[in-house]
Amino acid sequence: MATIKDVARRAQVSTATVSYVLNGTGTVSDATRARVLAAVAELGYQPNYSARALRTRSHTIGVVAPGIASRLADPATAEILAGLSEAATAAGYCLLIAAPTDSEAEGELDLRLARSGRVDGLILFDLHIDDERPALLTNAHIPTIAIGAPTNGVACPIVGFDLRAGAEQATQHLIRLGHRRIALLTVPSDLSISEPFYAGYVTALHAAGLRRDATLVIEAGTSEDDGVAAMQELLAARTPPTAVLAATDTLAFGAMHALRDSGKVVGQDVSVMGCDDLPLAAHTYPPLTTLRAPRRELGATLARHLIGLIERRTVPPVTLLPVRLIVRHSTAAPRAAG
Amino acid sequence: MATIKDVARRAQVSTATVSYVLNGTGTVSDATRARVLAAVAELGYQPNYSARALRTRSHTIGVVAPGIASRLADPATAEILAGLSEAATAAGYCLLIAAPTDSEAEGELDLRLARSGRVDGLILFDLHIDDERPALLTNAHIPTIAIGAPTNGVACPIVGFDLRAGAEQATQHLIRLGHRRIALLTVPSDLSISEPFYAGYVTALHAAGLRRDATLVIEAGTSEDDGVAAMQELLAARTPPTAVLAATDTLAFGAMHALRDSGKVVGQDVSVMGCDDLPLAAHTYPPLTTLRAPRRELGATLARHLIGLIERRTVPPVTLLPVRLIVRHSTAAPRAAG
DNA sequence: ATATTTTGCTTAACCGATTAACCGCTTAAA
DNA sequence: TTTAAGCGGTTAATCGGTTAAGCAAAATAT
Repeated sequence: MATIKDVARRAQVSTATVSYVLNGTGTVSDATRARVLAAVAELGYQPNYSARALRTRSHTIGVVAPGIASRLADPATAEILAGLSEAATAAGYCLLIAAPTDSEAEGELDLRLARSGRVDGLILFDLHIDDERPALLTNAHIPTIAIGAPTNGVACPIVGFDLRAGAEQATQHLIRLGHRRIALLTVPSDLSISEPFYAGYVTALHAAGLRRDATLVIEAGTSEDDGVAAMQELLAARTPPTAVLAATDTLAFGAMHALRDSGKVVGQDVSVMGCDDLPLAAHTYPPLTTLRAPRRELGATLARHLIGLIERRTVPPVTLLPVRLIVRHSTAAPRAAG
Repeated sequence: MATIKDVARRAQVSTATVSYVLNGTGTVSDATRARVLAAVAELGYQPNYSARALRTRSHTIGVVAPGIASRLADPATAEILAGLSEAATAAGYCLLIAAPTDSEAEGELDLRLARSGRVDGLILFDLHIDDERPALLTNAHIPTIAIGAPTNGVACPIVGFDLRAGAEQATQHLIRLGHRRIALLTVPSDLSISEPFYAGYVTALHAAGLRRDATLVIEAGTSEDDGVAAMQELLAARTPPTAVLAATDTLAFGAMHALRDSGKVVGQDVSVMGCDDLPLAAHTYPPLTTLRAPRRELGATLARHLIGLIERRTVPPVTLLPVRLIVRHSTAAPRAAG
């Protein structure tokens, strides 16, 4: 493989001049520049990445995600990665994916990748309440952006979806259809996105003069089975809800399953809403009314902000992307409208 | 950030000794080793990645996938990546994701990443018939593994699913249920996986003494809409099929949609099968009978083989992972049996 | 007792780029 | 006319590791 020395020799200049030409720095005459570029083309020269990174930066963005714990295998994550990868590449950065192992937890891996200079900054998925990673990394002066909701005093900038407004809009949609007993299926309360979703739900209820019924709010998990269990719990109550708002599409799929298994018709008997608009949401039976979260755009925004941080520009501490109501056929007026 | 020099100074040895201790090479006394390790711990020393990579290898595996063209956003891809990432990390490698742009096509980007030493080897997705990438990269002595089916004379090792056997098994399943008019929805014929799937279908038909009816074989695209269109075409025929085997779950979803839209009941009126077993396949209505492709395992195998190639071990030219029939409720005996 | 090998470590070259410092020459300013 | 500034390059230090070569002391073989 040709090195910068080979190019310099062929163009009859020093390696410094070659470097200046290739980086557009320094002052080089047109004639010399042409000779250098010709030599580069003739040799098919490609600057060595490691050598360059050793003196400058790695131009790499890190994502640490557990493969097994299904984070990486999640279709929603995939779309975020797609947006991230495109925006990063456009800015001259690449995306590095690493999986934590038994011997090296997520935070440690984050730290190692950054401190070894393998990445210039990190994107944090699955931000928890009291997550130690933002402070850990920010204290070590490692550029970091987290995906999630702004919980009190997170030590790094955050980009996420405006789930509060989204949940409010979704709840309003159900209220306008005539629903009064609207259940909420939330994700575990230690995930940062749990709180704003709940807040939006409550806001919409109050705005419509409805009171929150604690028995209608269920803290489910994140899997479809969790959605099934939560729905079964709701159905077992004396007065089951006429509508269910789930904090994720996956939970909504579970709820739909449970309803179908108990002989109810989703939409006609009980309305179900989700949040995410996964590709499959349009293809369930019936197609799911949900909130569309712009995941590609989230990825692109994450990339822009993180690169901004890396290149020492200021970035907003909190950026919330709007979600949009997508009405399909899993919601309808309650059967015995009353 | 502490460097190897700082560690050497603190442990009162040369940098070479520190390097030997950290890499387990050379001969170092226990006492010295202990001093070095203590210094490493006290300083929180982390070897610089770029410096190490400059002398050795990048220990990085590259994946070039277009974000927009949805490859990266595909849930099936996500699972392959998860397996890839885990196996790579376990072997001390990381995964680098880059997106081609308007100005740099996939093959060029592959080449640049490898020739600049940013990656040690590459995984090729979406292998086409007459794909130029395997030869391009292999001729440049770049370790490369492709995902797909073994087409004649591919220049690099291949790992994929045994779709031929899978399609045969799927077709047999439909035949055993009593179907005689079985349609096939294939992916575009320039994708390497198209041919073996077709071959398996034909083999099963012949083994059962059935003749292939060309009007029942439709070359669809890859999207769900393509599946819808293909199914509509089949339904418009004089004698529509009683069963449809789609080469991917996504096409099968489209077929199910088209059937529902035309008033048919999937399973009872027309059986539908897919291939992939996407997470959502279990959650459609009715749940889809399909072939389970072990995508995580594919990812892990890809990683192992590529790392083998990088570390100059021999790897098998073709590795096909078996797929497994998953019977759910989208297939049943034909209505008017016989 | 001497020769040979092994052990444990150091020295220094090297990987391939970037970049500060410098230098001779030309041109503009004082 | 003298001085300063600008141009177009070169030289060499540097980034932070790895590793071949070498060397003194200790262990083993003859």
